[in-house]
Amino acid sequence: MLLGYASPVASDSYHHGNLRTSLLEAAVATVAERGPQALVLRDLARQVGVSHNAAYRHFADRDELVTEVAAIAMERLVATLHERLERVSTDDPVLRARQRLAEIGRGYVEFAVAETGLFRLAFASTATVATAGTSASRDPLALLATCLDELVAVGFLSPEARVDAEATCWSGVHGFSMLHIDGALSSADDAERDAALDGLLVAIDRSYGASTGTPTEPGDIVSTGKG
Amino acid sequence: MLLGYASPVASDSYHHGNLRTSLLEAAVATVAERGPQALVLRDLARQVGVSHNAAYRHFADRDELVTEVAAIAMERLVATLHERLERVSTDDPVLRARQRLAEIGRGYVEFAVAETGLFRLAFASTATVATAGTSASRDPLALLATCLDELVAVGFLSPEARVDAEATCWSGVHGFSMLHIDGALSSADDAERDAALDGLLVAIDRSYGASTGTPTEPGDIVSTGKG
DNA sequence: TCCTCATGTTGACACTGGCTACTTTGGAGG
DNA sequence: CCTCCAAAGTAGCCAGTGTCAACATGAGGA
Repeated sequence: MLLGYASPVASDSYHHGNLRTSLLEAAVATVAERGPQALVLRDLARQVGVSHNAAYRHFADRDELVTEVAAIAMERLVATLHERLERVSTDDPVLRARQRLAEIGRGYVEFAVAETGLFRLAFASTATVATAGTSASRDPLALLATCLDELVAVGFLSPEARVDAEATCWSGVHGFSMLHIDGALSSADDAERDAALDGLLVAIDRSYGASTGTPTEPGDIVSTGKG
Repeated sequence: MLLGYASPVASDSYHHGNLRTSLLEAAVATVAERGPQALVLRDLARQVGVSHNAAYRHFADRDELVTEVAAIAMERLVATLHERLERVSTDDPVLRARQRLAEIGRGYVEFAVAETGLFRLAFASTATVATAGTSASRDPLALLATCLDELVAVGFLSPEARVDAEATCWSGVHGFSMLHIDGALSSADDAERDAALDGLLVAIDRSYGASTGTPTEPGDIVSTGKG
């Protein structure tokens, strides 16, 4: 789907005609279902119905394929974040900025929970990803920065508190995601998780409001994009 | 060190006499240096100077050993947190409670950065750890809960905000740790990291103060246990 | 029509790493 | 002193997995 192709030529002839894309698709599916460590070249070949090591005509080695899959994973994360951002419909500029920050957080956690394998891969070795998908890998951070800038622009977040806000917000939702997919808090059901996430987002909102002395109410933020 | 043993008997005879403990020690060292995936039975045996598979006299399989190492890792984390908590010397009850929460956060990140491998293992598969080291694995959470209860008791944190506070605080420091050891934010040097961590802790402190309308200053928290 | 070469196939190699049999050693109890 | 058995050793199986080398195929251009 996200790879944007349509089975172009011969599909069962000697020459697959679309192997590279098919391999990536199978890889994405595998990672999504069984995690990054399940990414085995021979398995991919089997899934696509091709001999083992046919992949070597399209990827120098396993790493190259993994890197590309990681880039795709990052793209999907960014896409999820964008979708969430567009759900905010309020006109009030302050409320809008606050809700957009909350939505980006919900999108992040939503992706982590729904696409655990891809999420893990995307952050497994940023060294690798950063080398290849430089622009894509920084997009989540850029998106977050935009939201935070908006909060400053509307006077909700103070410039001093703005300084470390990226790290703070990102840490919050990233840690929340990891603890919920990796154990520790993974015993929570969906409702508990959503409630706890609201708690986190409200805490951040309250903190940033307090940085400029702006009073906040949980209801300002938790009623929006539910579901 | 933490294993609390002292090479008891013969050390180079046919019977090692201390293999189990030695293996665990080597395993901890290996994980600390090269990460959880470097935990290979044959390597451990080599390090200890014993034949491969001698380990099977003391551990049913690899998983059992890994689980025990994970438990040790968790113990060390808890020990680090305790050390940090005891650094707080203020008498003012409110300030004390606030600083204790901040210190527990610093301890968490300190451990993650200093003992990256052990930190990863401790949280790699809590399912495994939770089965064996039930009490130990919950200690970090219990410690955090105690600090938060103190904050409520002294009137700094509101009971409503207390509800999801464990998840919020833990998420913050856990995510901060992961992003710094795993890439994404790992390019930051020590000074940058410390500054960003202060930013996170101040944000949490400000949020919780705001929950009861208590004004806060960054200086209340950032001057304490530096280093 | 025929050649070429990108694309796939077959087969094997190297290596890792968990695990199993079976054997050997030597400390401790009788 | 002798015997037993926990503890360690030796040897090797086996499955998985990345990778290389040599060969096969067939679509498209000359």
